[in-house]
This record gives sequence, C-alpha cells and structure tokens, in this order.
Amino acid sequence: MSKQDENLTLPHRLAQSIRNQLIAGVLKPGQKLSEASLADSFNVSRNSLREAFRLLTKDGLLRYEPNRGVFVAVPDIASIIDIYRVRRMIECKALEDGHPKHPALAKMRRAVEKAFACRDEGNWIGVGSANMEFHAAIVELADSSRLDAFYAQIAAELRLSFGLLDNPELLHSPYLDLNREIVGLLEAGRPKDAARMLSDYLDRSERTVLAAFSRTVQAQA
Amino acid sequence: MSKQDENLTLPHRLAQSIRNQLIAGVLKPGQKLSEASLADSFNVSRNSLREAFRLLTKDGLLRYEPNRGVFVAVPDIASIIDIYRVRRMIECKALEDGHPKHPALAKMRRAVEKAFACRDEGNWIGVGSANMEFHAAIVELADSSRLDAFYAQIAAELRLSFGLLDNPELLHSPYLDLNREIVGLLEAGRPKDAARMLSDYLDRSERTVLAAFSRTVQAQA
DNA sequence: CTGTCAAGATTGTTGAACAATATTTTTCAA
DNA sequence: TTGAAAAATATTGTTCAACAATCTTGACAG
Repeated sequence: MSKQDENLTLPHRLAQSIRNQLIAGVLKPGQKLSEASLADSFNVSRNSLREAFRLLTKDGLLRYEPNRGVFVAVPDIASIIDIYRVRRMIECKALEDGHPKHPALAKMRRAVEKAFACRDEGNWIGVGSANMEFHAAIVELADSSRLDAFYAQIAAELRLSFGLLDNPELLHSPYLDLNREIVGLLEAGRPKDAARMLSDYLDRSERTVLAAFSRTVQAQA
Repeated sequence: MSKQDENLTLPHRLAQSIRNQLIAGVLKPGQKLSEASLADSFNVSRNSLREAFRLLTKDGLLRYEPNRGVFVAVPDIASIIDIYRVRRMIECKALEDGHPKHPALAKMRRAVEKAFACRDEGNWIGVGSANMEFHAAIVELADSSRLDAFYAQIAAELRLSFGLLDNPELLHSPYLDLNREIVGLLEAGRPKDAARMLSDYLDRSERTVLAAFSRTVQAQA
C-alpha cells in the first residue's frame, strides 16, 4: 500500500490487510476468523496472525471470545450512538476552536474538492473516502496526535457499520454542500457557526445511519 | 488482581502485569525490554510475551523499534502537552454537558472523599489514585464507553510521566479542594462554572508537571 | 425429542529452530 | 594509539510442531 510497508513488521502488515478486507466487506461482521485457515490463506504462521489479532482487537474491529476464537465485531445500535456521541464532542470542539490559518484547513478544502470530483464521475466509494478525509482533517485542527489516532480508530469502526449498509450515495452525497459551507464559515472566521452546522449535520447523519442500520438488521432477521 | 483475572487470556494478564510494573516504576522510561529475559522472568514463552507487547504498544506505553526490540515509551514535553490538550477538550466538555443527576457524579464524590481520607493518613499514592478516579468519573459523564477507554489509555500514559517525577504530594494534593468545589458546582446545576474551574485547574497542573519534568530531565542530562 | 457422552476440531501456550538484522569484539593497518 | 573493517555473538522476526485445555459435533440411549 504505502511506500515503506516493507519496513513494517509482519503482524502490522497483516493487521492492515485484514483491516482492508474488513472495510471492503470481504470479511463480514460476526464472521469467525479461524486461525488455521486465515494463517494459511495469508501464508503466515499462527503466531504472527495472533499478534495481528491483538492489534485489531485494540482497534475494536475484532472481538476475542476466550477459547472460542476471534470474530469480526458486530456493530450494533449502541455502538453507532456511542461513535456519533464521540464525533460530536471531538469534531465540533475542534472546529469551534479551529484557527482560520491552520494547515488542516487546506486539507479540509482539498477533501471537499476531491469529493465533488468523485461525485461528478459517479465514484461513490471515492466520495465516501473523501468525506472521511474531510472529517479527519477537522480533528487535526485540534493539533493532537493522540486525538488523531483515536479518531482514526473510531472512523474505522464506523466504516464497519457502513459496510452493512448498501447505499453509499445516500450516505455521503447529501453532505458535500454542507462540507463546503463549513470550510467557508471557518475561513470567514466564524468557527462557532461552523461548529453548529456540523453538529446538525452529524445529527442528521446519525439518523440516516441508524435508520438504514435497523432496516438492514431487520432484513437479516 | 481482579476476581476474574484467571479467565482472561495469558497475554492480557501479562500486559496488565507489565502495565503495573510501568506505573510502579519498576520498568523505567527508555529501558529496553528483552524478549528472552522478560519471558523468562514471567515464566512464559516469547510468543505470548510478544502478544502482550502488541497490546501495550497500542496503549502508547511501549515503543517498537524494528529489529531492535521494544522499549518503554519515553514521555517528552510534547506528549505531556498533547495529553493535557486532550484532557482539557474531553474533561471540560464532559463536565459542561454533565447532568446533575448522572450516576458518575456519585463516583466523583466518592473519589473526592477517598482522596481526603488518604491525605489525612499521609498516603500519597492513594491520593494520586483517587485523583485519577475522579477524573475518570468526569469523563464518564459523557456516557461513552469509547471515550472512557481512550481516557484510560491517556491516563496510563500520563502516569508514566508522573513516574519520572518525585513528589506526589506536590502533584495531587493542591487539587483536592478544587475537586470538591467542582462536585459542588455540578450538583448546584452550574456545569459551565465547573468546567471553567476545571480548565484553569488543568492549566495549572500542566505547568506543574512540565516544570517538574524539565527539572527531572535536566538533572538526568 | 432430549440429554449424555465420546470423538474430533480449535484455541491457548510452549519450546526449539533458523534466517535476518544489530551489537560487540577482534583484528589489522595507518 | 587510533580507527576502520571484519568476524563473532546476541537479539529479533518468523515459522513449525507439539500438547493440554476447551469447545463443537454427532451418535446414541432413554
């Protein structure tokens, strides 16, 4: 994936591969990950795989059930609510205190443009990625590497929930204009307004995800 | 340690032991943790120890240097600033939005009383623990398990920095009265004032830690 | 149909092995 | 003596094979 992936240690790379398969939907929520067969399919030893599992459980993407194995985490309504609670808290505060000259603002702008470009060519997956980048950039306004890492984790978990959903267009495209407005408000030195707008926006997004989620779960039951 | 520790898997228990040795100062920042000797001293295999290492690196308590081994993380000024930035953001917001009837408030009160009791008997380590409990309870006001977990991680990292310091009395005792006041303000339905007080309090605490830290580092150089 | 029990599969953990990379020691030339 | 190159040693990265502990499955008896 990245340039220096070769440098990283095997369990790290493994974890990254599994992470990719998770957000790509190859591995599905609730699915059991057998040590033997996964190790086999990746051509690594069980021990290395177990190290990767430990990393991913810390990310909240996998769940350990002692003596039974590891399973892909199953997002539920409570976790979605929890994640949005955290997002409102962190993103809004970061935006509110964000300085108009902060370098992260440029990232936000770039993410917005990328999202529009992807939409124009019907690339909904690209829109989704760009949208995630936009929100990560908001968090960067707070200038905390620990917060950035925490947010990345939350975001990965949320993507797992998205995986259950079917319609990326519905999920991301309504917010492109709002994203652009938020950038504008922050550039205009009106961070409070930007934060308020983001808060409403997250409320709406949460409702959409919860609604789509309960439909999906219902369909499965 | 806890009742059902026996249930947990070995790498988890190992990680907990190492964590304890870290905050107790048995293992010191920068120290190299040799796989062979540590595995030997815990009477476990290298493989199990490595799984525990993975968990602890995710906590930010250990650092991997590829092909060189794992080292106890060395707190520096930047990390202390980062941690306090996160604390201000999360704790103040949690307090500000905290409902006066929230169960976490009772926890806060208990932690305050415990801190005073410990102080009266000169148990400074107890004062420190109680103080940490107090702040964890503040975060619980936000009703997010993910935030709680994140804060626990940050707190552990901060304790590592405290380990470098020598004077727990100076570090915790000035804040006991403020803690009590914060509880009072929240109970009185004045969360904004409580949050403001906490913010000032954290500023002061940060300065103390930074000052003590630079003294310590200077002394070592 | 239900509960029991043995057989089989999977996880939990270990120990040994070996390649790849660091570190230390030795050697040797300037 | 000093310093750099080279050899020897130790450590990490990763795999494999083994076995105990636990879980799952399926047959069987009632």
